Amino acid sequence: MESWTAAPEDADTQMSLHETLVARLRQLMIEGPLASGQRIPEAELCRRFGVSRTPLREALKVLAAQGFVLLRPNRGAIVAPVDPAQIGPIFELKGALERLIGLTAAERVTPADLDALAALHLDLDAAVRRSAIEDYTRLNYAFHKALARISGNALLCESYETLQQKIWRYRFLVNEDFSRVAESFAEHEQIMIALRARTPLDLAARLEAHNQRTCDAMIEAARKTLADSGAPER
Amino acid sequence: MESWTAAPEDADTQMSLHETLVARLRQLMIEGPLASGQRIPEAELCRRFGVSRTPLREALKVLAAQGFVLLRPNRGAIVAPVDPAQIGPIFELKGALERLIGLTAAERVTPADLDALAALHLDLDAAVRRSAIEDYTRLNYAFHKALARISGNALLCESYETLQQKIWRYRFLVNEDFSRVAESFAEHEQIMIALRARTPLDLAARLEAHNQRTCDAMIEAARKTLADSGAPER
DNA sequence: CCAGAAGATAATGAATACAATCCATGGGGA
DNA sequence: TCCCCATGGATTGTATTCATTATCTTCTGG
Repeated sequence: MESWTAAPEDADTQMSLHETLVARLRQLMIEGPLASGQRIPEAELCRRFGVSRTPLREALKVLAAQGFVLLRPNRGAIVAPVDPAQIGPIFELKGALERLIGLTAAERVTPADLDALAALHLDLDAAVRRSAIEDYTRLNYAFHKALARISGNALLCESYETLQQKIWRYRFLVNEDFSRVAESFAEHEQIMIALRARTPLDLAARLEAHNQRTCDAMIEAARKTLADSGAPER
Repeated sequence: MESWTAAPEDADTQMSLHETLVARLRQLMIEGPLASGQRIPEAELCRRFGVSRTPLREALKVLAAQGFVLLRPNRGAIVAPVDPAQIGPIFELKGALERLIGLTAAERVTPADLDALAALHLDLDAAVRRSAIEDYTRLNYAFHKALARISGNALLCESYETLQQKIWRYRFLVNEDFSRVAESFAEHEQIMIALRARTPLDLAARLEAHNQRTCDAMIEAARKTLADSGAPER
């Protein structure tokens, strides 16, 4: 709970105040403490972070531009509601990016990249064997982020990361889905093979399929979750 | 003309000051008055727009998040420099989106959509016959934007529009390229055919090819322009 | 004459103050 | 009793003020 006031890891670089606020607020929304649809009173956040309203509002504007908060004129900001109906469109777009990542990464990957990814892949394997879902999710995120980097397209990386962060907010819906983890790792094996073989079309297809299956699993999990609790959070 | 900056249907609604500033500043940077790399002194913009620094700074933060301006801590903001080396990556990403737009639009297009696009297509034809490059460019923008809408994926539309705006800042490099306009329109003919036929793969391929050719033309034009003027603007 | 440093000046970063808007509560009238 | 409207509190939007940083000028020493 005190993680509110503690900055994660930006001690060294001189970030302007509003920038750190952007990071911390986004973290709170992604990690959960700021629930979907919840109102965000400026005054309270100012007290929490010990800053004035000016940098806080600047941070909120940035987060609104990134789609994490909703600014309603004269009516304050709310955490952008997570709408299960948006899972499909988000993954649809991500699929297009995954394909491009596959096409380009297969051609531009270096041995060093392969080593780094292989290390992550091993960590993923260990997480699967330990049934450490939380670790797996985190490592999976890092794996795909690293893969995006290999594409060599900074803009693509940035867009991809933004999408991943959007999706991350829905992950609580599939937290308990153990079976998907094993399946997911099996797909990762194939992805690594395609990457080592440097076969663009194959890698792209596998990434797209991986994305599609993850999407299906998440939609199914959302359906179940929402079916259980008649009325979700308000 | 004003269809760029804001959704068409919220023209009258009360926009907060910072929101209008975002739109107007982006307009200035896209249209040209604010040149690439140029410093943006807050004071001057405040005088220009007749507002105080607070909403102006909020607008700059948003534009920085969108990649239109570069905020250097304690050193002011500059218009994000247009780097010819970025043309490739931008179009590469746009190609992925074009493909997705093609795949989905072909399946989800309605007769009404077709009528609206056909009207734009006719306008494009007229612009070609009049050799009205400026009109063609603008209509072309509207055409692809409308096509993106047909995909039914709001997130895709948004990402696509942001990319288009980034690219728009490079258009001065190809303003004088008449031949490409005729070629471009011919490609649009094929795009309309594929859309009417509702053939996803064909439409996607044609949109990707269209995108690739536009990219090549722009890179070539940039090469020429930069070769002519030894040292670009600073 | 040039290089480096110290101070002046102007710009940005942040905080506070003021104005406008919204929401809730309560009173008056039908 | 119920509905409408007015008024008060609270919250957001904007302007102004203070603090900090960078840049430019100028002066001094080599």
